[in-house]
Amino acid sequence: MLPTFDSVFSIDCVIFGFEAGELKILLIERNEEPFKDWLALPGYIVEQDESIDDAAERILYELTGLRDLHMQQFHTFGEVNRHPQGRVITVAYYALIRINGQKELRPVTQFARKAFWHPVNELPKLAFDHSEIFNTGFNKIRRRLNYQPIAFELLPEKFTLTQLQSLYEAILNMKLDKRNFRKKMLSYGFLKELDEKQKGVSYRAAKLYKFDRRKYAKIFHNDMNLDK
Amino acid sequence: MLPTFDSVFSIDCVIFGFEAGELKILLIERNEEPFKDWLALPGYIVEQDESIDDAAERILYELTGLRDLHMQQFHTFGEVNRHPQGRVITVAYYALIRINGQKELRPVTQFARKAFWHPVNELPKLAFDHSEIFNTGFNKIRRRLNYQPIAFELLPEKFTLTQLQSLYEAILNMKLDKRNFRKKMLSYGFLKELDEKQKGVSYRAAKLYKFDRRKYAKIFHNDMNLDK
DNA sequence: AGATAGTGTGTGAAAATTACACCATTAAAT
DNA sequence: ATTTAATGGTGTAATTTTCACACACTATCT
Repeated sequence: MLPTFDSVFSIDCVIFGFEAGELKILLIERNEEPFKDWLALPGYIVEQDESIDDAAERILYELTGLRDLHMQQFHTFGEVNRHPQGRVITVAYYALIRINGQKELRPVTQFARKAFWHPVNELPKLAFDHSEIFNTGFNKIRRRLNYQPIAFELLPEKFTLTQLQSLYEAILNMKLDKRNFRKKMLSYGFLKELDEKQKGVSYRAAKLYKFDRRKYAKIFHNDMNLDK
Repeated sequence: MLPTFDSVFSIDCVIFGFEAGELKILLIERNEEPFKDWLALPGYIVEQDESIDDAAERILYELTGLRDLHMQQFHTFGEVNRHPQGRVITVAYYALIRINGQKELRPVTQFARKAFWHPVNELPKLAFDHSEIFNTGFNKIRRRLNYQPIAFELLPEKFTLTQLQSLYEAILNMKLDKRNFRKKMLSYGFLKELDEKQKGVSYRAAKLYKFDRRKYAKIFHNDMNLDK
């Protein structure tokens, strides 16, 4: 039979959102020791009878009220002393989501006092090794931006090219040339130009586009998940 | 306090080597149930007081006698029923090594009957979900080949450009153009041409080259480990 | 009518990628 | 000494991709 240890698995989630031209992540305020009152990534312990992928979804839901994100594992942290109370190995996941003013963030367990969006710049110190986890995750999506349809999960269904560009700039942390960016994006052929325009802006309204997931998959003929 | 579960962590290793123009991986023959007598990736259980990175090194050593490889985590497998006797979550690592006829592979535990190199083509069915683990790892290094100095860990210290090319071809599973390949490799500037030539071949001896790790790091100005 | 703020567009230079074929050198066999 | 077998080593032109760069247009607000 298998030996038994007092080892614990957990999941930690780095959830990216994009709002007001800024890239943000989801943090919770902890309501339990250790690190009570600290800010942390949403994370909790994996149950016996659920896969880690399932656990990631459940835990995120319980801590933030968010459901049905497409979560992707990116690294496992297994230093001996990363948790002050015992051995905890954690599998880190990221997900990307459109921040939607409507959707309220409300933890369904007492473990988190609240959940909220925080800009990725000027992040405060986080509980445990969560700052390191965040950095690792941020590097990961930065790299994947080039070969995974990451950006479109962060934008509303209909978006302008300028919004898309400013998202790229936020993730890559660099300015891009407008003409070259548009040329390249459009040349891929997976953006569908709509007959609609932006509304409610006090300047010339921009055309709206949609991401065509099927064309993307055909073009890159991967299953959009090739990197596992 | 932390809850206690009968959960077990393990490590599984996909160790690549290159010999006689063929890419190979290291397998063991299991000497214990479950899957007794099956072929499997080297893998075993993580102890309480060691980090997963340390565990990976230790376990590989115990099962194969190999030491001091540079092991890199690539994915964690956490399906509920991946192990028939209980819940086992496994963190998979890969490493690359020069196969060296001299170095004998000898397990230092009874758990593995023997360890040996097997070509990555025509792999037999492996124990547990190890076939899936292998595939995931192979895809990973295939992708990383372009931005990590993976190839040079598989070759002897001094190598010819033809050897380097045939390694690329083995990993990418495609033919490459000789002139373009050489031009490109040399243009990077991290290959150092030696004054030596190949010996003992019955045809024109090729120049030998060395990989210059420092120049590589300077050129790509990453710490060679950016992908974590 | 003018100010404001962001939209939308093209061209040329430079760099990188691709396709492609033949002679040179060596050791072994005759 | 000659031949053979096997691999080493090299250049050029066409194409594609990347990069740098600036101005006129449109809608709204005052």
